[in-house]
Amino acid sequence: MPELPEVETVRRGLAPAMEDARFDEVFAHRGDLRWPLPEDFAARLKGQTVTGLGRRAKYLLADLSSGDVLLMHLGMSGSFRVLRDGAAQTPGVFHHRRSDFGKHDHVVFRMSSGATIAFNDPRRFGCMKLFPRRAIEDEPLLRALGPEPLGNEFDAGMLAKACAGKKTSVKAALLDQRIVAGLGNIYVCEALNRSRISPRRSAATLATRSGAPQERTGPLVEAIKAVLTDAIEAGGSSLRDHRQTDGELGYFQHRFRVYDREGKPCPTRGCKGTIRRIVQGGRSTFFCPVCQK
DNA sequence: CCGCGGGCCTGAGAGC
DNA sequence: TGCTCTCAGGCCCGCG
Repeated sequence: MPELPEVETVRRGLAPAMEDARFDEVFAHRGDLRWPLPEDFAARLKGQTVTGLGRRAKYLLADLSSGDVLLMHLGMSGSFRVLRDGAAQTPGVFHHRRSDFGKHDHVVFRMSSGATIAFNDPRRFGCMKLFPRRAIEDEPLLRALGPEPLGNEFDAGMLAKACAGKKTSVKAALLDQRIVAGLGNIYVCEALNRSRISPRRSAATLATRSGAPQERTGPLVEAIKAVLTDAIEAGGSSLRDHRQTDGELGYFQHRFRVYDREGKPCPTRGCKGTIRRIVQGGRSTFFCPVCQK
């Protein structure tokens, strides 16, 4: 499910419930996520205060008073729900009953802020991990990530350099988290349509300049930043699983130009093309063969 | 080193 | 009220 805008939406929803709050109770109903939760997962969290909740690419990172970092990833189908006091149980003393939660609520935090936070993930491609803050540079899940697409480091020159000599398609290059970290299938398709670049073009041809330097990576970078910013503002895209932490749907799916719109007209001004679906690297790509070159 | 396909899981929806 | 097949927002790993 979640690409950068959805994860950022989740972060913003979790922050008021988690930041400066303590883990009073931690329930690991199922530990067999993408990687098994450590045996001492609950013990290492309990009593710790969250000093900050950040995001790196599609990872949520909670800094703890113990010096540990709690890393959380939503995989394809993960979501977090924040329940305020009394929403799921008798007000006052908290009695944790498994029946208060759904089948796929694998991890539940009871915070000193009065919030109960449930991590739900039907497919269990998500994960949680604890490691010491001082070892963050060595964390294998984070080590190879490219720049944040909304950061200053991600610009036309940087992208051109990263694409130079790449034999793969632009589509695959943008999905490669080592080149830029946070895009997924939806927003790559959307950004390519916005910048009128064909997903089938080889990445190397983006770097090759026929005129001004970064003639193509410039508009592409701008399109990526714009679509991510717009999607965050809309609370992300709700297709199947994504919800904001209060249960509300995101609504960026209503503004898709190409994603899951095969056969519909291309929205590019003056373009009479029809959106096509092709498969690249085993995944659907939606684009307009008329205006995307 | 690089690029590709398989695999990890469950559930929704289409088609029969 | 079924059953079977395809597909899904991610990403690690092993292969050639």
